[in-house]
Order: sequence, then C-alpha cells, then structure tokens
Amino acid sequence: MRLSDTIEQFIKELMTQEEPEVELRRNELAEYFSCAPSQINYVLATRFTPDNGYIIESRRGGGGYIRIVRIVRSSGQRLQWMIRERIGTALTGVEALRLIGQLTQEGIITRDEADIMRAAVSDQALGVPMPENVKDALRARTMKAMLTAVAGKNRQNDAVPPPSNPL
Amino acid sequence: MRLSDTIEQFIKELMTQEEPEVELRRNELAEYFSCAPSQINYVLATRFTPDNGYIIESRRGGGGYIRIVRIVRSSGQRLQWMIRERIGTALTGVEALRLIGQLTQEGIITRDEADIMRAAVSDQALGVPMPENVKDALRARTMKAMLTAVAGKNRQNDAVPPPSNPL
DNA sequence: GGTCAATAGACTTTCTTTGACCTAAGTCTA
DNA sequence: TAGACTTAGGTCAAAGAAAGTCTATTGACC
Repeated sequence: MRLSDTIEQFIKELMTQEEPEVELRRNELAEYFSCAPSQINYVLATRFTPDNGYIIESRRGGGGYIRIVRIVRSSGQRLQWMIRERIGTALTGVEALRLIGQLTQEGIITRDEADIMRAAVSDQALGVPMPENVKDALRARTMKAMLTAVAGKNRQNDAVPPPSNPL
Repeated sequence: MRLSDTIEQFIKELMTQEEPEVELRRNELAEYFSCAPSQINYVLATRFTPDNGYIIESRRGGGGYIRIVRIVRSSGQRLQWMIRERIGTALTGVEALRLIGQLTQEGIITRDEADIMRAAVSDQALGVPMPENVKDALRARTMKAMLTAVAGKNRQNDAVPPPSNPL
C-alpha cells in the first residue's frame, strides 16, 4: 500500500464521528512514518482538500500544529456549494470525475446515478470536435444542471438554511 | 496459442465466480509473460471492453494498478435498440425528452435517473453558444453515452476515486 | 498479395517520495 | 526590547514509479 494512503487512513482514524477535528504535529507524524515531513503536506494537499470536505489550519514556530477539520454539511448544502462555489464556468474531465466520486462516497447520489453523470461528461459524450475550453464550459454547465436536478429531489430534507443576517 | 489469448485466459482465471474483480500490476504481468507492458493494454482494450461486460479502472504513479471488474448487464434489448438504431447522430431536445419519458414509463430507468438525464440534455446544460445542429449532435452522443451506462450497470464494487492532485 | 490482429518500443502523463531551502512564531539574553 | 537562536511548518523542484498512447512492424489467414 502507498505511504500516502496509510497516512490518510491514520489521520481519518484519529478523526472519529463525534470529533470531526484533529490536531497533529507534522514532524512527529513524519517521524512516526519515517518519511519526509513534506510528505505530510502532500497527503493533506491531495486528500484533505475542501473538495473532499476538509479545512486545514496550521501554525508554525514553537508549539506549531496542523489542524484538520471535517466540514459537516447536509447533502443539500454540499450540492449547493458545488453548484454555486465549486464548479464555476469551466470543469475539466478529471475534476468532474472527482466530484462525482465524492458525491457517491458521501452517499448523496447512487452508484447508478454516478454512472449516468460520468457518461454525460465523458469524452464519449463530448466527442464532437470542439476546442477543449468549450468542452470544459459545457461540462461545468452539464454538471450544474444535473446536480440541480438532484438537489431538487432532496428539497424536503435539506432546505437551504436562511442566510444569517449579522446586522 | 497467441500470447494475447494466453493473457486473456490468465486474467479470467484470476477472476472466479464469487470474486468478479481482479487487481494487477501491469509491469509484473508483462514481466511474467515476458512481453511489452503495452501488450497488456492491448489485451484489455480488445478483450475486456464494456461491450464484453468489463470495466477497467487504473491508476498511475507509485503503487499504481489496473483493476478489472466484471459487470452484469441488465435488460438491454430496448436500450440497445435506442443506442444503435433510434438515436443516430442527432437528437432534438423534444425527441430526447420523449425517449427519457418512455424509458421511465417502461421502468427501465428511475424517475431520479430520468431527472438527471433531462438535466444533462437541457438547454441549461447546452447553453454554451453554438449552432443548433452541433447541439443536436451533442445531445445524441450524450444520450447514447448515458444509456450505455444504464445498460452496463450493476457493477459489483466501487472504485476509490483518485485523489486530487493540485501540483 | 492484402487485410487485420498482434507485438514491441519509444514517448507521455500522472501520482508519489524526497530533499533542499524558506518563513513564521516563540524564547532568551545582552 | 532588539536581535539571536530554536522550533516548527511551508514551498518547490527533481527524481522515481507506474500506467497510457501512438506508431511501426510482424504475422496469420483469406
């Protein structure tokens, strides 16, 4: 097994259900796995991204630390976030697959639905000759439309919370 | 006997009845059969296609692998017809909606799946400026890809989505 | 002999690991 | 209290590992 995967596992096991937050020292961890400290950063950068539902905070110097926080959101909120913040106006094929994989893993869409979505943004589907950036734009729109459809069916369960008004 | 056939046999024997999935290292296998690694790709591309009921997943880089998953096909007749005869190379929005409606009615796809498909071929999704005939071509390809996904569903295992690598 | 499947190999892309160097935050002392 | 030292995390680039793609050649069968 890859070291990166082992470290990922380790961190996820530290983070239990009721404690969606863990704090660790980079050097200690690196020591423990006898790897370069920057390996830890690599794991964080590839496995604990906002896409994957995590936020990283850290601090250098004496008493420094790295804190990993799992963002807990309802499926509705997760979908809204993807539609409104994450996707934007262009989406590469690789990114699309990643997002679909995430949603499947989180149980927000079924495997069959994921298969359909993957097909809809596949090269197969977009095989008509056109520049890559147009394909990316199309993928973004298609994904948003599909996720909106999914969000629509969850309406009752996860209403978007009313915006907080701090004034 | 041809090498390709031998390799095909070998892989199929690894995949027993109750374990419809096998994971292998390309280089190892090539080593074992003393052939070029790309020979393995050739075998996969010609013998383990979706048409033949297989899905291939793979990952590059350190600790990379190739996974072959056998799928069981569901009620294909109608879908095959749509994919191969009905749709062709162009499909208007209205036609697409009609086909999706029929499949729902016939219980071949769920209502949720239908919603996703409708979204994927909606004007929303295809809203990028482009000539109408290109849109119709795109709709045709998208529908075919999605229906193919439905035809080949019932995969037994889930792939771990590849990590995002922002580097 | 021509055609299509099979094979090998060169080159490309993606993901991982390591290491050298950089920066920020405490701590201590003149 | 400014500056030096120590502690700790951050960045980046290069090297390594493994799979993918493309193309030219070879071989088998009509």
